[in-house]
Amino acid sequence: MRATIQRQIIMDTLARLHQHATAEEVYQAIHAQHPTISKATVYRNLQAFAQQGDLVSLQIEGDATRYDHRLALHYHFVCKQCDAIFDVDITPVEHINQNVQEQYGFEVDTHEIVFRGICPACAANQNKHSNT
Amino acid sequence: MRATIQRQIIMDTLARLHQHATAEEVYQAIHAQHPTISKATVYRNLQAFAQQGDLVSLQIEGDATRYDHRLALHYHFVCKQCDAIFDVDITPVEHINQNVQEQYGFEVDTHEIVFRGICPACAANQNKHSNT
DNA sequence: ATTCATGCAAACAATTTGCACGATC
DNA sequence: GATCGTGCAAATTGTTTGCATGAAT
Repeated sequence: MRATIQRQIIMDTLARLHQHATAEEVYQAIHAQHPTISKATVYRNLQAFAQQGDLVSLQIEGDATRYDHRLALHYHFVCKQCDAIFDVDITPVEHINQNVQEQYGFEVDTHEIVFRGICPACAANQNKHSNT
Repeated sequence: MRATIQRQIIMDTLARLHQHATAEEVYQAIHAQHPTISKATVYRNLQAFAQQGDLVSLQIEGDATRYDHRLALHYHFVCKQCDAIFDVDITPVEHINQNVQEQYGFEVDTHEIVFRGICPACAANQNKHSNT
């Protein structure tokens, strides 16, 4: 993999952007500063980085693929109301990889966990509206 | 929600089909028997069912949304090689919902876990090919 | 010099939507 | 009979691809 300016910029931008950005968001942010960098390059490279493990791709919402530059094992929480995605840093339950491996014979490399529910902000809003 | 023949057929078909079918697959299966049922109806209703909790939607692979009619809490394993999706029935780790709730203040309803690795069939293949 | 990456625009795939008509309550 | 659901085709959205040119090794 060659070291191109584009790749550098893409990585920098994702890190600078709020986490869990979509390819489109990364492209827009880049485009503002570097109008010549194409969308195809952004898509291609985010994907390539993810494949190499330099980035993690997430398909948690219904919409677009999101990219996360935090490589350390962590989980995610998605608010059913506002669709916001939050990082969840609880103690990893790595032992379950082992469980699955033993029970099914799969070679388990990784696991991802997505929690769903209501975030504090939305919970507060609901209460406010239901007060009569 | 009204009881239409289409909805009945969609539910029946998903149950009959191998699990984790895409909307397109459900549509194709239905179309063979009932050519007048439209793709839009299949998409609309799978989505509606998922929203009501009569079905679970999965965004695990890069491609299309998949639907699962098994409502009991279970997890999934995706083979990195062949992209097949397997059900994983290990003891649910429900207590982690509690952990996240306490640590972050989220109201946690559910969690999903996706394991990734190599399935036995693909593992066997790799060994075969690397034997020299 | 060779090989790989980029930019552009066109192609694709999955999904959604507007609207007139038909079915369910 | 009023309302909600369906079918159709067209519109969107997210993403990928072919190809000629430019950049990195």
